Order: sequence, then C-alpha cells, then structure tokens
Amino acid sequence: MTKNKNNDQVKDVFTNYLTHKNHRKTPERFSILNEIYSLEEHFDVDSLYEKMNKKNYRVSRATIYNTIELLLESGLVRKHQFGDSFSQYEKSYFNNQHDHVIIKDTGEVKEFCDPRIELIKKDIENVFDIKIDDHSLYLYATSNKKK
Amino acid sequence: MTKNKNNDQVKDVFTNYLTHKNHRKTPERFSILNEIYSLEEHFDVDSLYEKMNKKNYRVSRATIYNTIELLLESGLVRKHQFGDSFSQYEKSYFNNQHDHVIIKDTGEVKEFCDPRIELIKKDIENVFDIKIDDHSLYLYATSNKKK
DNA sequence: ATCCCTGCAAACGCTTTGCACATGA
DNA sequence: TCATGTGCAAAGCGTTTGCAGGGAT
Repeated sequence: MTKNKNNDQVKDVFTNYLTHKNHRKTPERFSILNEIYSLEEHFDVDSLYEKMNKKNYRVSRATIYNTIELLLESGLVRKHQFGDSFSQYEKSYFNNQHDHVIIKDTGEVKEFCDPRIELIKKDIENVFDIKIDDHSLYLYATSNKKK
Repeated sequence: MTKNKNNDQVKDVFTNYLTHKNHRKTPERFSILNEIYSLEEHFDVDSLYEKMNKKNYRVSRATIYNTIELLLESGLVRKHQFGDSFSQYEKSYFNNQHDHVIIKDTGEVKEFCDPRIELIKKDIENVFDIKIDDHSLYLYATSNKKK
C-alpha cells in the first residue's frame, strides 16, 4: 500500500515534469521509470536493458538513455561514476541524499550520510562566492576482514 | 634552483619505482614525466600527446597511457574524472592532497582543502571496519557573478 | 495530420590491444 | 641476446546520433 502510493507519487512527479516540458507521455518512459523504481540497488543501462527485455517490456538502449536523461533532469534519478568505465544510476525520490564507500576488493558499495559534508559545502560557497548545486563523494576502501 | 632540485627528486622517485618493479628506464618514460611536471594545470592524454609532439618529444598515445599507469602506481600522478567522458590527471608530488570545485558555467576548476574530510574518513573507517585508501570529492557549482 | 519518440545500427571518442620492430639490461 | 617497451592501427566498449517508421496529441 505504502509502496503503491509511493509509486503513484513518483509517477505524478514525472507526469508533471513531462507536461511542463511539453514532452510526450509515452508508455516506454513510464515503464522505464517503473522498472527503475522496482530496483533497490544501483544499476547501469545495460543491465536495465537486459532486465526489461527479459520480461514484459521491450525497449531500446537509445530510449533508456534518452529517458534517463529526463529522469535526471526531473530529479527522479541520480547518476554515479564509481570509477568504472560506465555510469551507474539509482532512484532518488524517497531516498535521502547520501554518499558511497566502494570496497575495492569485493566491489561492494556501501552508503553513508555525514552532515559535515553540507557544512563544508556552505563554507566553500562563501569562500569562492558560488552556489554549489551538487557534489559527489566516493571513498575507496579495502576491508579489514581478509587480513 | 628549487625547481631543478624538485625535478631531480621526482625523477629519483620514478627511477626507484622502475628499478624496484624491474621496469625499464626508457627515454619516453622520463620525457613524459618531465612534461607532466612542467604543467601547472590538469591535463588529459590527448592534450599531452599534442603538446609533446609539437615540441621536442615524439611519443605515441599508447606509451602515454602506459606511462601514466606507472606514474599513478608510483604516486607521482593523480587521476580525475570531472564528469566529462575522458580522464584528467595532475602531478601529485610536492602537491598537497586537495579536492575540486567545478564551476559548471565556465568549466573552471578550483581547488580546496578541508580537514573535515579526513575526520569523516576516519569515522567511516570505524563504522564499517574498513581501511580507506583514497577518496574523490567534487563540488559542482555555478558562479554567483553572472546574476 | 503533425512532429516528437522509438528502434536499429552505424558512428563516436576515449582507451586498450595486437603485432612487428626497436632497445634497455 | 632477448624479454620488455614502443608506435601504429585496429579493436573495444559505453554512449550518442541519424534515419525511417510509429504513435501521442
């Protein structure tokens, strides 16, 4: 129930965005949005493509790239570059801003949230007289376990 | 004077690294090191390639990629992904660890250093029982001037 | 009926790789 | 000598683009 209500709300956000931008409300766009919001982990375009084509929806990579662009612009998806050659994404609505630790030996990605980041951003805004819209912070680590 | 002494020291670091790793001390490797340490700004492989081939040294892109790999491993160069599709690099010896602000409307990159980052890293190490080897932090901003 | 969107495949751009030749050790 | 390094061009690979057909409005 909460889940469905959340999904409705996300869909509304996207619908509003498309309306305001005079973009068409195509079934592909909504099925991509749906699929992304059914995922709990980070994903890349290719795995999303595989996943969608194995099940109900048939979409092209081009349309996925295109739609993700719109989702980024509407704030429904965040983009990450964890250090591989490809981009990864994650849903961002109902999902607090957070940063990532990449455990290099296992490939695992952990999330954390530290208020000091926002303090740093505020200070840097003042130092350089700029407006900081966004940031990306990745910590690269090795686990102590394997020692 | 100080400059030459510094360059010698950098050269020594690289020489020692190559010796320990049983890699050959080729003229190409040292001319690439030299060129990189003569630059004050961030650079990408292609601009380095252009710059070197316009002057004294003739090296291939393959050799530049190969050598930068060694320089990364020996800690003489740092790699950055500012959000473009290509990688940028900078010399790192005699150059404090710092982070970057990317001013999106001008493409300018500013550097800063904030001690709170290290505090965050220490805390996260304890939280997850990991060893953090490295981090990357980019702040994306727009300048207040143009308003 | 428009004209934007989609799917397909080709093009792109940075990076890596394969191979023949050159060279440091 | 001979394994490693270099240069060149081709291949890789994620992403973008061009174009013809299809569907939202």
